[in-house]
Amino acid sequence: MLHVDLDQFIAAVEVLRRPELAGKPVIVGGRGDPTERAVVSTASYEARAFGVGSGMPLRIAARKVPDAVILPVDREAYLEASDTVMATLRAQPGATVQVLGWDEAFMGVVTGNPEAYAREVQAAVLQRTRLHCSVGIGDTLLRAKVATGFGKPAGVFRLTVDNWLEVMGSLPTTDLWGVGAKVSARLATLGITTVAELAASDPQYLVPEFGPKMGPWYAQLGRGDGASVVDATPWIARGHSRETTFQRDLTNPAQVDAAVRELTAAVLDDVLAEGRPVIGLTLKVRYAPFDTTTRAHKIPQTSDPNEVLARVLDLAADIEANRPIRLLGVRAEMPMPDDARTGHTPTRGGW
DNA sequence: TCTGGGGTCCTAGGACCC
DNA sequence: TCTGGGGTCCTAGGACCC
Repeated sequence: MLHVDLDQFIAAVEVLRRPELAGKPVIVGGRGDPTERAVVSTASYEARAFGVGSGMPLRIAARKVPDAVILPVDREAYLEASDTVMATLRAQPGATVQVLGWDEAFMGVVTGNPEAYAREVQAAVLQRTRLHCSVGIGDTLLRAKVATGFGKPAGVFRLTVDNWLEVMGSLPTTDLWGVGAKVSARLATLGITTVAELAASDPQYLVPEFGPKMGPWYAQLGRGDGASVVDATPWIARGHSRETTFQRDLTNPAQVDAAVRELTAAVLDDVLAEGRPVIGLTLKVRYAPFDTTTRAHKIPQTSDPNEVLARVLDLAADIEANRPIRLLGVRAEMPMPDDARTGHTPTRGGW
């Protein structure tokens, strides 16, 4: 299978409609105002050369690159570009397409020459959208996904059981999809720092530290093994949420109440637009500077907005009035059909 | 230096039941 | 007096991804 990933997608879309930005350090994040609380969504390669990356506070990014062009996030524009890209992928001969996000997808395809097929995909996407992408080829979803990173920018790379350890073996475990800083640190306490060491580890050895599912799962990641079926059935959301970081911390209970109502209304819009009821609610509160709590409860299935609001306000009654609040979030859970495909990012369980 | 917003899934522990 | 063993459901919190 193939994994297709657009290069610096958001920045590239911005450059397309503003050609004079080509070759310049472009940073997209928040409302485009580096004095606000916001983070970088995407930086162009020119900006990345200064050490700017996704998730970095916009304020810091602006300091690192004084000449940067900083733009606001324009979701509609990226979604439109994304739709065109995905339609192009689906139009490729014999392709099954599983979308993973705005800018990436798996493609299941039977071909005797995957590199040639990959080049055709790249040409089609470029011709249709003027966007460049990289393509990974693999014998599992994980290997294809990881391979893409070696193809960037605008290249093709193949990773299979035959060259996995040769290519990945000496790299740190964080280079695996699904292993982050926390897990790699815990692996290190077990004497495992490289992909090769993880691949060679006994799955049962990892169980005491990570549990019966995640332990063997990490060992499998190290080997590059896993599912190899691209699933094109439509993804169904398990829930919807809204959260807001306030530019100035809230200290007034009336402000908090208003914000909770607004977030709930927005979440309900998303849920009801799908014609589905609510079965659970979660309220998230981040007290300044960074102390986050969540409160959750199941509720009897309902589609009544007033009922949902009343339940959220129940949860909100626990908010501590004497502490400044930096963030509020509301999440609604929806019932799932038994055969639904979930796992927007299939890093857990699903494959 | 100061940390968005939208998601998914796993685990631990408590409550409750037989 | 001491307190099994299995199961399910729920909440809170954590980790990771784009």
